Amino acid sequence: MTASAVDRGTGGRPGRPRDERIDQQITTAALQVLAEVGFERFSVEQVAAQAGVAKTTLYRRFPCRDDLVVGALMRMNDALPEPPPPGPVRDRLIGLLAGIRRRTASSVSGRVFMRVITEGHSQPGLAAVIQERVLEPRRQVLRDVLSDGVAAGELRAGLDPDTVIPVLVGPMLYLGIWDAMPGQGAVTVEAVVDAVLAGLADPSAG
Amino acid sequence: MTASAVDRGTGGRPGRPRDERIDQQITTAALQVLAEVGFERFSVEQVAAQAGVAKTTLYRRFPCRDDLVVGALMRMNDALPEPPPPGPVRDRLIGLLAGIRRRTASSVSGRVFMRVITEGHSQPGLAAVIQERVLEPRRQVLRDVLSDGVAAGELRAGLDPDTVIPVLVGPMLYLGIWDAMPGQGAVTVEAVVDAVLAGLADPSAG
DNA sequence: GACTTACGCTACGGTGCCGTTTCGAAATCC
DNA sequence: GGATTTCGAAACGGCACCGTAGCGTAAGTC
Repeated sequence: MTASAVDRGTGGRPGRPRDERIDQQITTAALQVLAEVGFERFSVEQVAAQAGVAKTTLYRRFPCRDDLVVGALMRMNDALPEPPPPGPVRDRLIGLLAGIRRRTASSVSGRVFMRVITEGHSQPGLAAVIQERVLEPRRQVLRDVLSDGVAAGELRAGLDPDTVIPVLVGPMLYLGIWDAMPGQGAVTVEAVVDAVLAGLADPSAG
Repeated sequence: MTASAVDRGTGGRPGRPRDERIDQQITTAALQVLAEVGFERFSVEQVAAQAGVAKTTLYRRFPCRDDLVVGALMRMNDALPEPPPPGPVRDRLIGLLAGIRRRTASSVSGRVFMRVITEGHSQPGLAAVIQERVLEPRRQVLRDVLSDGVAAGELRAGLDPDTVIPVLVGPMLYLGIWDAMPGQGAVTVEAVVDAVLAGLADPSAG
């Protein structure tokens, strides 16, 4: 684990100490820029301008552009997943997926995530950071809801979470994509959850 | 509908006629570059180099960078969806979705599509082109398979295609995302289709 | 106070790209 | 053959960006 930012501790060093608020201004601005313009057009100068900070100050913490990107992603912990309150599995799933759907399109971390999906192939390390710090916590919450549902007898006993998670989260991504595009009448999260719960097969058939 | 390329017909004009093979070389190279580096880093010079064409020749057909992008997308019709052969709905869905899953990751148009999703928000017109020329034909094939399944009594009578399509295609996008990222054991298309057909709810529950 | 470091400002060399221009050679119609 | 257009090659001005350096000032430690 290489530290992205240049650590300088606070161990009684001589000289003027670094302003910690500036650290936060930089990473916050970097995430905003990342969400706005994406990886490729991400520029150090734009981050510095948006943070109201001189480029020199920025380069003292992050030696190069990529380190700034990684450092910003490492601090992307603002949107922690909220566990849904107890209740019927249907309600819990709708609440959880609606949150995912909403955040994917509107929140900074959601848009950054979408950027990483398609633009982050060149540097796989960034995708790994996103996966660890953003995706895995949410997957765990969903897994808990599913196992609770199985324990309550509301869901099939043999459910495989690794299969169910794509079935539930995938449609949210799909719908999120069309939000930004014209046309395509809105499909509600409720309709998706009900369709997945009930299944497509005709129950009266073989 | 404004023509992206500068039309110049073939109506007995004086002078040397344009080489039509060069038109194709340019658009092919443009799509490759689009798939490789994405929208933002898409550069006219790289397209010219990859096509083996002088920049002058390129600018004679497409007056500016954006026109070149649109013109390339307009000619993106190489990967037409193949309708699955008759058979059980399960097999037809698996064949269709497996094709989507494979092409999304490997084909040029699939990767271009993923680029448009996240980077194309700035120019909504590009997303519209993709939607019309790539997505809608595939949606129609899927709709046909679903209605055939309903007619054959294999699927529920009241299925709403607008709800079912996200439920089926969404997981393919989700799985395609993780292909490019490390870890995450493979989930098969068959498992997803079976899960969606059967539904998550415990059939013995109220 | 002496020293060290942080910060803002400005400027620089280098690079890559856009869109244009110029030049010479080739292809086609009259 | 003459006019016209196309193509390749090369170069240009302009712009945005990267990463670095110099300078003056602020904020700490000894």
